[in-house]
Order: sequence, then structure tokens, then C-alpha cells
Amino acid sequence: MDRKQKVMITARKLFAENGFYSTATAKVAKEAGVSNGILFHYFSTKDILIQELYNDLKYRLFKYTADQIYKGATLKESIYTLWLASLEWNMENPEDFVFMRQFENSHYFNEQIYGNHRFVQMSLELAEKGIDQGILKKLPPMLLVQTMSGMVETSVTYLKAHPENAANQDFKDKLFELAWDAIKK
Amino acid sequence: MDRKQKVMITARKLFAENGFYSTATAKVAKEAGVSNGILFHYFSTKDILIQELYNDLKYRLFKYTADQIYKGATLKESIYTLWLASLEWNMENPEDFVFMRQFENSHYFNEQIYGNHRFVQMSLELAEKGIDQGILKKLPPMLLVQTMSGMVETSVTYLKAHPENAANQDFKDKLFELAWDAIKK
DNA sequence: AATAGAACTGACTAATCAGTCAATTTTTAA
DNA sequence: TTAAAAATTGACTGATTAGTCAGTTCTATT
Repeated sequence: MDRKQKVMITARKLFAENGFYSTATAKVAKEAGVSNGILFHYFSTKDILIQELYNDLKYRLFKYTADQIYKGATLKESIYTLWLASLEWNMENPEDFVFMRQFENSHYFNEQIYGNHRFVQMSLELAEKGIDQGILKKLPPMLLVQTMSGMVETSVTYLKAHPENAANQDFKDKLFELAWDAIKK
Repeated sequence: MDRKQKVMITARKLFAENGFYSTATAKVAKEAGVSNGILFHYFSTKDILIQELYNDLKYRLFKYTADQIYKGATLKESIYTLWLASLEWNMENPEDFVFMRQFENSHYFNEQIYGNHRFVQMSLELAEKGIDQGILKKLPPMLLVQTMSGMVETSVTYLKAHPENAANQDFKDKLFELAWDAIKK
């Protein structure tokens, strides 16, 4: 594996474990088995490394979820699939979840950066369709998207604190009902 | 004002502006107009300062919201009042909002710490009552509370990005509807 | 007025960290 | 084969930081 990849994988892990600031770039390089200098060759500052990690994460989330949406599905089915895939991706990638929450609550983040990601654009399209079809509440699409994302976050946080429910499909369906009831007309 | 208060007020402001880690204790002391030593006299470590700030914030939120709940109100009215008061408190105290989000997404935080706060206990009582009365979904009360809190967060974040709606009571009521529809039976 | 103890000061330290750079190795392409 | 370009190393630096401490000032009590 090339060194850039090695740095990204290690950084993701260490940032999630100890936060951006408590993790020294030198530590990332060491644990990745590369030199300190090469980290700055690929990422000219620590901030850039952090931002690239976030962009990569959002793109992987997009790929993972978009692949599961079935073409002939109804709108509610598509939203359900998107919701469940997001939930599972976050459960299966706990480091990414922690990293994402830290990033999205840091000064790096704002709504414009958020809107640039394909994952968000895909979600916006679904929201707009749902509003047009009269299935979803007549509210700004971005608000509906953020509501759904927030509900996924809440669900993941809850399941992590109560792992006995994590494998229970019935419970997950109830979690989806919470989110769906919020946005449906 | 005593020096401990001065430190807390300044720390809250600087932490919200630049994050915990990018804000040096020496800078807090300087801007608060006190000596470096006195900061560590009152808060033996930086971490303790951060935690005390969070506890104080949650208590102020409790006081502010609890005061507004009318004794004879129905359950839905009480939840509405709590929701609206939370929203307004967060809008009026943007520094506290940023600080709270950073803290609750850091390693300092877990569900147990969360459950210790009177604000959360008050919310839990309302949720339990609502479940008993058959008004709210039969789900773990903590999940309903976290859902409501998450919806307040989403609403505040949205209003900050779209301030043209911030004074619009109709829009706020629609935001409440989103949250209410999620948890209501 | 005398005393004790609490509040307070600010210079200081030991450690840490992001980023640099001169030198070396590896890759590419002519 | 050769030479230029790209990748890689790791020791180093200048800046920053949490926390200390010896000494000073304020406050309360007798």
C-alpha cells in the first residue's frame, strides 16, 4: 500500500481515538511506519490532512449507501434504504463516526462544505422528490436532510450506549419510524 | 465580580471561538484580567475547567427552561415549552451552543455524565409521563429525550445558517412539529 | 495591632508539536 | 546507461503550552 494511504488509515484511527489536537502528526507518521517528512509531502498541513480525511469519509459513505438503493424502489423505500445503510455504515465504522462528529462540530465545518458532498446532494434529491410528490413536509429540503442525518446520529449514539439492541431489526425499524414520522407529511 | 467567574466567562467565550485545544489557559487568564496562577488555583487542570463549564452550562439551561413550564399545562404544552425554551436559549447563547456541541462530541462525554444533569432528568420525567399516558411512542425514555435534543440541535444549526427564519414564529412551530411528530404515538 | 490563612501574582520550566530542509534513495524515461 | 525528477528520510527548530512555585498582598478573627 502506498504511503499516502497508510497515513490516512492511521490518522483516521488515531484522530478518532484521541481527537485532532491530542494526536501529533509525528505519532501518525510513526504508527503508519513512514517518516515524518513524507506526511507533510502528501498533506502540506495538518489541517489539510484532516479535511481530506473528512472528504474521503463522506465519499465512502456515499458509495456505500448509493450502491444499496434499488432503482425501482418507491420513495419511502429509498429513504429507508438510505437511512439503514447510513446507520449500518456508522455502526461498522466507529472510528469514522467519531471523526465525523468531531469534524462537523469543529470550526472546519459549515453548511456550504456540507452541501458539496455527493452524499448530501443525493439526500437532497430524495427530499425534493418527496416534497414534490406530497409525501414529505413542505419545508426546505436541506432542513429535512439535516433532520434525517441528525436522527441517524441519535440512533447510532443510542445503539452504542445500548448495544443489546444493535442486532435487533425490529428495534431498528422503530428507530426509522421516529425519523420517518418527523419528515413525512 | 470574583475572579473565578471572570475566568469562566472568558473561557466560555474563547473555547467557543477557537475550541478547547487551540485556546491556551494563559490566554484565558490574560483576557479575563487575572493572573495565570489564579486560574490553576480555582481549576486545578484545564480539563477540570472544561468540565465545570459544561456542568454550569447544563444547569443554567435547566434553570432557564424549567422556569417557563407552567404548572397546569398539558403534557404536549410542557414539551412544547421545553422545546421552545431550549431553542431560544441556544439561539441567545451561541457561545454556549458551540461549546456544548464540542463537549458532547469529545472524549469527555458519555451517556452517564449526560444523565446526571437536572435538565436531562426533567426531560426524562416528561418522556416517562408521556409514555404512561399513551401520548408518546413506547420506546426507552432516554431515546425520546435524545431525539428531542437532537432535533433542537438540528433546528438551531439550521436557523443559524438561515437567520432570515429566526424571528418567524410560524417557522419555529413547524420545526417543533418535526420533533413532535417523531416522538408522538 | 497581631496573626494566620486565603487569595493572588507572574516569571519560569519541561515537554510537546507542526513544519522544514539538506541529504539520500528510488523511479521514470530518454 | 544516464540523468533528471520524484519520493523519502529523520534530525532539527522555533514556537507554544499546561502547570509550578516562591514570594506578596489581602482579609478575617482575636
